[in-house]
Amino acid sequence: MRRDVFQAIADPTRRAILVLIASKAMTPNAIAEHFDSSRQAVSKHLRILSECELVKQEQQGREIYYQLQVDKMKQIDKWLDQFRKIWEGRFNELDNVLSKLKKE
Amino acid sequence: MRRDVFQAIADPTRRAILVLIASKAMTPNAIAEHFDSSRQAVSKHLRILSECELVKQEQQGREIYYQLQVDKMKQIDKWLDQFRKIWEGRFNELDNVLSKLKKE
DNA sequence: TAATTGCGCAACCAATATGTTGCATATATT
DNA sequence: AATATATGCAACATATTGGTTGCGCAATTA
Repeated sequence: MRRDVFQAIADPTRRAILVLIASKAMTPNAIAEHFDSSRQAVSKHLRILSECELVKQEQQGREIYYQLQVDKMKQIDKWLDQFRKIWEGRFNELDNVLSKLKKE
Repeated sequence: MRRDVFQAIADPTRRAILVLIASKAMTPNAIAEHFDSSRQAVSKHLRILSECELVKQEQQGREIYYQLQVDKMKQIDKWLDQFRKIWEGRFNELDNVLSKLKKE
């Protein structure tokens, strides 16, 4: 299974989950209440988010709280950086970033 | 077919194409040479990128040059912004962004 | 201790994605 | 005009996805 951050945020439900738990940690049941999907479907999404370290779990009794783990999000930010330089018109820096591709 | 920017950048080949044509416009054949995939496979990726306006085409004789269209990339950047505020520790601004979710 | 609750996991299913092959069309070359 | 080249498009095969149902386990409650 493909499991990287880009693939993780491709799904709209997963993006919504990330936004939802950004403010506070939530259990799968609580999260599922915000969507049309079943708990199991949400649980699957959480597993994927967990596997690419966008969320972390914390067991509390029989409940498991899922919490946003923001750090891996920087990976997307970093990838975006090269394009950000284009739309900001900072072409000099772009040249550095893409220097490997400039051999023609 | 699902066609939004997030889904477009989920595929590693498509991300590579975007980086590749960032420095200069290229034809499908030229792009395909950089990958293991066939020209047709690349062509399909280009169509998807085209449909979410991440690339634009320019016909030149019988060749079609594909060029990066960076603007839609800002959509990702904007989505990322709410999380950027978290990792930058700017929680006040986060509160504004996520204010709808703070009713509990 | 028995029933209930919260959860993950495996099996299965339908829809979708990605890739291939073959073909049609338009332009360029001979 | 005939051939070669660049490309898109449709049909098809296979893998992956997102979802469901059913089960088992651990913790809570009665």
